[in-house]
Amino acid sequence: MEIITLRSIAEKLGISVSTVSRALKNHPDISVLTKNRVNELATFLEYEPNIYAINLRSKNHRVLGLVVSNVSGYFYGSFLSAIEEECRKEDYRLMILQSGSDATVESKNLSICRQNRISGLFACLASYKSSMPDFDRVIAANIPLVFFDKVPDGSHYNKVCMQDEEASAKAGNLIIQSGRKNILAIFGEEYLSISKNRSKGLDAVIFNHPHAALKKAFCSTAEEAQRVIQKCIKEKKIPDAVYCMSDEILQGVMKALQNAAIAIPATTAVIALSDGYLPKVYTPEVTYIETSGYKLGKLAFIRMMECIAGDINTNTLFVKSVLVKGKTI
Amino acid sequence: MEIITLRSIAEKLGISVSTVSRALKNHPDISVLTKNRVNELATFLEYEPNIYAINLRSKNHRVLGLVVSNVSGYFYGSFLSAIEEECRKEDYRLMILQSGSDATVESKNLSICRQNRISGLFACLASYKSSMPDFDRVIAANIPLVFFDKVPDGSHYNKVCMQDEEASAKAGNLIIQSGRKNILAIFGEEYLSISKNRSKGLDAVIFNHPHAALKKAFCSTAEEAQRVIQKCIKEKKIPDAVYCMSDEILQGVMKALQNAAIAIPATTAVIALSDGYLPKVYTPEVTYIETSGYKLGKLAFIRMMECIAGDINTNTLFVKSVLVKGKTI
DNA sequence: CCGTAAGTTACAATCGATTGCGAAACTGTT
DNA sequence: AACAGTTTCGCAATCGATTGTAACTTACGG
Repeated sequence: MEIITLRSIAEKLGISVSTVSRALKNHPDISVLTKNRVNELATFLEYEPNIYAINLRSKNHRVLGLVVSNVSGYFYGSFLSAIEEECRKEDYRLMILQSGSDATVESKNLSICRQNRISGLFACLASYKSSMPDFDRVIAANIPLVFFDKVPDGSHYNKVCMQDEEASAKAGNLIIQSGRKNILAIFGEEYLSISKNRSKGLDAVIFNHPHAALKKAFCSTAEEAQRVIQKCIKEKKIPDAVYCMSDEILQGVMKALQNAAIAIPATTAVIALSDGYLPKVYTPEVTYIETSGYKLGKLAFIRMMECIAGDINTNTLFVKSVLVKGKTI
Repeated sequence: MEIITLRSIAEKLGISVSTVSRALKNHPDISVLTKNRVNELATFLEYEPNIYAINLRSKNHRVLGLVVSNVSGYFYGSFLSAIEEECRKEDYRLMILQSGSDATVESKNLSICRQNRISGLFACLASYKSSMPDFDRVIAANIPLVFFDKVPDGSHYNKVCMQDEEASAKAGNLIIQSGRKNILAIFGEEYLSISKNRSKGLDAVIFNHPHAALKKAFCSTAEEAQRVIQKCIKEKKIPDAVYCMSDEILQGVMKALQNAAIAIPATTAVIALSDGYLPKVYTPEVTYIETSGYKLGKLAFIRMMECIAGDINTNTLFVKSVLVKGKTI
């Protein structure tokens, strides 16, 4: 099929390309008669402007980038969902680049972002191996950069995060209020600042209640978490409350508890930090502190618009967490 | 920061733009000396070619589109994952457009695809309201189109699908072999061809075993599926086997069964068609027929490459399904 | 000393949309 | 009829990379 361009329309009508362009943009210089003729033909031929030609001229390409390890999870999925909604409203395109927790791929993805001259970038560190110079290069190219969820240290970056300490503290308070005393808390990998923060928030609460004992474990997979619980059961040191930092950990914990037919919450209470999908899958439904990817996305987008509008400061914004009551505590 | 272009490099070196271009492309016309000077400066200045300028000339933009309702689920996530891997290998970009099951948004997304002159499109119907003329317009624009998962009827489209009938039949056979006789099968929305096919596959098996009774229900949400089971329980007509066409349905079914403390599989067996994440969450782990989004993605990509290479036929390809044994039957 | 060939590099057009500026064409007034 | 003023439209340049072709330089043989 012939590709329709301004020129092909102009030739068919026997007028110049510039007249066609102005007619389509409803420019006052063009007579109503000409405008009608142009618009009719353009509609008939299903003219679509060549976006590459437009972008070549204009500089502001209205494309935002999203660099993330994997969007297939529920948390990133809902973050993505929020960003998408806003992009549609504000007429931005979104370019999603997954790095699969591979720092090399991440680096290449950042290069693609620069090549595409994107208007802004949302990013989440792929791993502790992530190369900050690559991100700095994005900033040097005048591309606003907003980190979310897994964010780097340092105050010279824009970040949007969950109120990790506060969320963990909420969970801790709930456990204390329920009268539980032998608490097991399972976190993700220890080096992650998210693990540190969540751990800190829990510490702060338990510290004020010396009659409660807190044991900690750090796991990177559901299986590890499962083994931690299995070990407790074997040693007959079953905690009366388990705190799970993430969905993955929750999955391992529930598997172990349910396999051992431990009554929830009668024997052991369970509380998690989660975006909300997995807790509702279980019976009984798990009580959780909501870490909403959706809200985080909305916040990140707002910050991005500020940056694009010219705000050159860097700061860190937080999303508050909400307790969602289930039946496991 | 100044944006580096071929011209700015050329001016700095006092040579022409075309020489710089050829030097960077290692063209034999350019002397080694010049090549070295150009390459050094380009590297130093971190030159990145303007992709819009390249695409404006070249026609083949090496961008593939993915139009889907939502990538946040596990199935589409793993489909996406497969496509992404291949894109990276073959040096294609991927443009993901989510329509959130909204036909209007889907239509707009297809328009964006045409505007961006993508090299090919993977699509999955958003709903029964999906506008086929919009898709036909993509085809008319010479853009190869490969449908997956939720595909339209008709032989004039390229499609990659699960072997739905066969997968369902496998599940049916397993139920029969286990000696269960009161079977409840819950499918998705009735108008979907995927529901029809899966239903057909099950019928074929049960038909050969007249001593087994098959009841069917069609649900569009987990809650509906849950209510179906609850109603059975209320009426004391608890099936001894439940077939679940999808993860959503499985979720509702499990919630109802576990809430009522019905022994699985002692009283009621459960079998599902799933990509595999959710079945493993439950205790006991659910037996399922694997409908791998990952494999589907790989197959779709292969077909896409054929189309881009010039194959103008349309056909339907299938991915075989695999039984993954859990403990619910 | 000039012509030829090989080796280098520059010019200019191209892709498609946009836009400042200038040039027609037309209206109306004296 | 002449001129000012207005409406309508076209020319040409621009964005950045690519590439066919022309042009230039150098070396060397006759």
